[in-house]
Amino acid sequence: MTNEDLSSLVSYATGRELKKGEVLLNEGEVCRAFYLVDKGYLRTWYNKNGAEINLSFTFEGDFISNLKSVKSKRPSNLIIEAGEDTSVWVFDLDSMTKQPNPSPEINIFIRRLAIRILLAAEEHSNLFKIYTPTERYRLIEKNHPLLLQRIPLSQLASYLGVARETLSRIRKKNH
Amino acid sequence: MTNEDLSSLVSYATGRELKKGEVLLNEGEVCRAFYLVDKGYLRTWYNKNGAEINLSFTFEGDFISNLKSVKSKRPSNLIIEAGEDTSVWVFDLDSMTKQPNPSPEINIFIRRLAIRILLAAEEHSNLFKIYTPTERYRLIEKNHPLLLQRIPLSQLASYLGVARETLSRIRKKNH
DNA sequence: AATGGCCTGTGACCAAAATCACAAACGGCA
DNA sequence: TGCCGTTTGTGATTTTGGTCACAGGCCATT
Repeated sequence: MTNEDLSSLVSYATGRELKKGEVLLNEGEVCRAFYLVDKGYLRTWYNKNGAEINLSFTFEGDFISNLKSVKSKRPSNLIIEAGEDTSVWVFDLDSMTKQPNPSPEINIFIRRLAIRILLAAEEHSNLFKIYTPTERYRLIEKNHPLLLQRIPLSQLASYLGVARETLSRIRKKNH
Repeated sequence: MTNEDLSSLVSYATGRELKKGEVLLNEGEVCRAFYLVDKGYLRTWYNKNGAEINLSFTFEGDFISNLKSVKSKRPSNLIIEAGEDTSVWVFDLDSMTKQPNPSPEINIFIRRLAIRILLAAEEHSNLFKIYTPTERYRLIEKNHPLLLQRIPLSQLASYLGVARETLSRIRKKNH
């Protein structure tokens, strides 16, 4: 990707600062953007009868979006919010795709982002199909230790698909 | 998409007939194509210590591929095979992307396919994070009844992440 | 109609995790 | 330092789903 392409991409981004707990994409809203985390982290979760189920955590240097909502132009059933005080770059998809002369690089950029976000989702989903809760915890410990350092146990629990108490017991056995 | 674009796409496709159980993409092979199902269905699974775990079923008019393998150019750990006698169109990605003047439409086509395949994977993965086995069955019943009609219970079980016996009992309760 | 192979149903039992209830630890802040 | 709210640990009990073993059904082939 050339410098001109890069700087034209940056021109579609606007910075935004969020306090811990502040919501970036709300349930019921149509998602129209990619978010690039600059500092802090974003938490993506689903509201199941009042209980929060965490689907992903996005740290510095990584992207997140709700592609399903973007693509279908339908309201999001996920919430994306700041897990700490967080600053993000918001890439507006409408202005990127609707501009008069979209460079092929922009299409390729979007394609790569989409694949990147979705492959991450797929990787996490395989955890559930292949491994038991204890095995899932061990894998996170090995491959994504950052999660264990920065995410409260109570939030990690739903991410791993277990009760808070079960995760506490798994962790205890580890020493 | 114009007619020329469409017919140029078709020119990258070759037809192939498969007997039930015949393998289209094998474990260890690098995936280089999209497959479009014309008749029958394809079953995508991976081998966990000798046990088959089904990840997706692809019916008439839908596409499947192993994008992770395509993108990384690394051997597939999934197997794609015919669940019935099946005929497919094979879209060769190398020849599509490496041709001298790739039209932007081809990039967009690939982008849409990729997103479509991955959104389906994501949807299925969310089933596991959010719902219990019984809820998963009910959702399949509601949103993808075709699966229940055409897929043997023993194969559906691993797709839903439960033991064969458990699925049999869930199904019984439903009446 | 009989055979054999495969697929599905079902009971008994077991193990793992959920749930409930409460105690302990921690962290900011007056 | 002491207080309060949040987060984590832990025991007792219940639920759920897995595992094992086997019976019955279905279907194709002879």
